[in-house]
Amino acid sequence: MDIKQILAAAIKAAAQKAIDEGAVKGGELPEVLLEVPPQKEFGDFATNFAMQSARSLKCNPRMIAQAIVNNLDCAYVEKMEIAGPGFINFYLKQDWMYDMLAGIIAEGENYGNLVSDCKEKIQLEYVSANPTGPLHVGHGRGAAVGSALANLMKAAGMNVSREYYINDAGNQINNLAASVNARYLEQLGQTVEFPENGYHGHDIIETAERIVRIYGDKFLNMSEEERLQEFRTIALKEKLAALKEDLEAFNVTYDEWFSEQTLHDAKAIKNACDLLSERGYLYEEGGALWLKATEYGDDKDRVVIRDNGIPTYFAADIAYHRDKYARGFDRVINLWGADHHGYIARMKAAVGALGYHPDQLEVLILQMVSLYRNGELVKMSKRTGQSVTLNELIEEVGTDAARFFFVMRSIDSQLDFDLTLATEKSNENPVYYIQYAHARICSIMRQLEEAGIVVLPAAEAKLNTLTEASELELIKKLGEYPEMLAGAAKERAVHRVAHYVHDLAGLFHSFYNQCRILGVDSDLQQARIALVKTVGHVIRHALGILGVSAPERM
RNA sequence: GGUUCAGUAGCUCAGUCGGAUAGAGCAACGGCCUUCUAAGCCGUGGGUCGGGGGUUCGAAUCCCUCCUGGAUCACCA
Repeated sequence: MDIKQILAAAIKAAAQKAIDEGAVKGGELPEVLLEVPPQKEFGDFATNFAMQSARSLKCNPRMIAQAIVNNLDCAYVEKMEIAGPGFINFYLKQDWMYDMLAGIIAEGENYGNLVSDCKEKIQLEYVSANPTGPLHVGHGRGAAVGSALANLMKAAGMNVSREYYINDAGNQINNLAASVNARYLEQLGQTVEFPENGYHGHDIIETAERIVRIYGDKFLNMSEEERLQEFRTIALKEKLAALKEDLEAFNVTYDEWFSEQTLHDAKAIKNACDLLSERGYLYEEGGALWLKATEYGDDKDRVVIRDNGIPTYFAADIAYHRDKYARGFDRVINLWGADHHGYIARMKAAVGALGYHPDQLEVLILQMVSLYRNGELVKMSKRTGQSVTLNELIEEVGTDAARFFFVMRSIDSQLDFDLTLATEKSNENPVYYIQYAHARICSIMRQLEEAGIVVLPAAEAKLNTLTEASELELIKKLGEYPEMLAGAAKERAVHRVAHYVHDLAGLFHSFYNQCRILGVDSDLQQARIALVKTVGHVIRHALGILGVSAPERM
């Protein structure tokens, strides 16, 4: 029972009636779009339907608008006006807001959990950082956005599974083992040359220290090959555990941790290549096997098996994506950093060559994060180990603030994260503004209880006692929540949730300063309690999607 | 050079399907605590929507072109 649907149906019926009665010529009718006008003098809702249908009806927009106004029948409409080139402005009886709020209250804690007509089984993959070192700030943005997007799409009623792809095979793991090996030998007093592509991070030294502490010089007498194999296993296990721990501390969880190594073990890469070959998308040149990626619009063809017989990372990724679809996902969404954007075309080509539709792969590109400290750019580099880790960020600004900052902007925008500002001025952080609104609501509820005021069931509240402008604004904003969620989920735009809940908190603070709850007439008091409890629920729900806590006191 | 993201108030950014007078936070300035948390509220100022063309009843939004900044163009992962 959505007011926009009711109005839209009435408009369409009025237009049809006008056509049937010959007031305007017939033709295809466009979809009715209703919006909240920029100014309240233009009514509660407005539509450009008359302008949109002018072409197909071959008629002056204002004439169509007039015909609709003449024929429209809707109990909520108090009056209508035709404005400008053909807008129809609707002024509604105030009842519509009370009915809407009553509907929201009736949904209770379920408000904001939508039913979607999207039946797709969707997989969302995010972060998937190499298990070779700690997560840094850039991963943090991916983690916050990815997990929030999964929450958002679930709230919108979509079937989403969250996945982390563990790159536990390939050169970078050899480098990890070699790096640990070098640090291990250093610990035991040997002078060694650090591997060229090794990881210089302090975490590698710590890993080596732990190995010495637990195993002593046990690995010293082995062949280098054996020792590297041992360190490979130990380091991988440790790095993976650390990754999971860091992500959990950041409110990021997964349904599936998928190991690349299992693809190698199961010969999945060879099988995928065989399939591509059967389908005629592979050819040999210069001793290597190439995928005809250009047939699906990529700039050039891509190597899948090197001339030395070792598959490329891309080959493993092809097998991985084949596995995703084999597991029954209709749509696969990958959240990648901007540095991977050049990889999209070849991955889509691979999906096509495997026999799926390239559109079944949706790649979201997340722009880079630049970190500033004391006004200076902090360079992030795994090689030198100078990066600021996600853990350090959480320690400095907290999970709530960090997540909110990451999520409040469009993924298309680069993010300048000023650590100094975030720590020094954390009180001015927008996340506190929202959390404060929630804490205030909880505080009111506590004081009502202390004062011995019985809170009646919200369904019994006389909502039409809510007549202050700030109350009506709040009700309208609450009503927009489901539509906002559905739109944000469809567009994969988590930042809209952040903006919405910030706006809602602002309207609440304004209300709070204008309207009291303690010490007012009982009917009004109960109605305001019902309103405020609903606001609290929506703030909690929206912050939950963003992975930000909603404290009961601050 | 190709691909791609961005360019909107002093700063950081929203702006949904092309709609009416362009939005918020921060910063600046002026008010509001004896009443539910002042981490708050109310008010004021601030704009060549990067430039130029085009499409149309109407463009920050769509098309073309140019300028500026970031990312990326491997038999690395």
